[in-house]
Amino acid sequence: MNPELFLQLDRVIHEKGRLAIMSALAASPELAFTDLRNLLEMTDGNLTTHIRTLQQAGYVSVAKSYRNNRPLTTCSLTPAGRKAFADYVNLLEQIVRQNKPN
Amino acid sequence: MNPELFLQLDRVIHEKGRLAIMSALAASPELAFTDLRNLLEMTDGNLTTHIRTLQQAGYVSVAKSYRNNRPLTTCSLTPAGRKAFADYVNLLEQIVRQNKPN
DNA sequence: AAAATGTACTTTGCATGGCAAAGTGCAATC
DNA sequence: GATTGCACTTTGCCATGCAAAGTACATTTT
Repeated sequence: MNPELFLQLDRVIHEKGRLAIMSALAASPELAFTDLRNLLEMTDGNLTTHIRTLQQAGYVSVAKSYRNNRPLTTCSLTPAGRKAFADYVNLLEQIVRQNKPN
Repeated sequence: MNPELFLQLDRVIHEKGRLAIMSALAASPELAFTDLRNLLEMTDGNLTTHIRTLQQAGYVSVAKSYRNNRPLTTCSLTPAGRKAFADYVNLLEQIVRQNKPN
C-alpha cells in the first residue's frame, strides 16, 4: 500500500461536485452554465462557487456573453485543467488497481 | 458522461485522509493507531478525528487496550466498512473507465 | 404601463469539517 | 520528584460546501 498516492490527490478536483464538472467538461469542448446545471442537477449557487474555484485554479476558462436576450456563461477546460484532470484520473486508476482484489 | 456516478460517491470515504485509512485497513486485518500515523504521516489529531468519523459511520471498529505499559488502539474494517470500500472502489473504477481516453 | 413571472446567474449566511496546536494521562528515566 | 517521552484527545480556527435569498434583465400578464 502506497500512501504517496493519496497525498497527491488534487484537492481542487477531488470533490464530488467539481469532479463531475471536470468530467463533463472533459467530454465536450464547452458547456454553458445551464447545461452543467441541468446535467449535474446542482443548485445555481453551488455551481457558481465550484466553477469559480476551478477558474481560480486555472483549470477552466469562463466566457460571459449575451445570446437570445439572456446572459450566457460558457465554460471549457484550459490546457492546465485538462492536464490536471488527466493526472487525477491516472492517480485514481492506480488507487483502484491497488485496491481491487484481483 | 453519467452524473449518477459522482452523486453516489460516499462522502465518508471520499476524503483523502479517510480514503488512505480505509485503503490501509483493507490491506491488513488490523492496524494500530501508531501504525496508521507512521504509515500515512498524519498528525495525531487529524488521525483521531478521521478514525472517529469512520467509526461513527460503522466502517471501522476500534479496540482500546494496554500493552507494554502503553495505550494501544487497534483499528480494523467492519464488514460494512469492507463493503462500503469495495463499492467505493468500484465506483472509482467506473469513473476512471469513463474518463480515460482509450 | 405597472406588476408579475421567468431566466441566468451571484452573493450571503450557515453549518459542517479538516487540521494542527495545545492538552491529558501514564510510564520511564534522570 | 521533575522531566522527558509516548499515545492519544480536545479545542479552536479557518476553509469550504451548500442553498436561500438577492440582483439584473427580459417577457408576459392584467
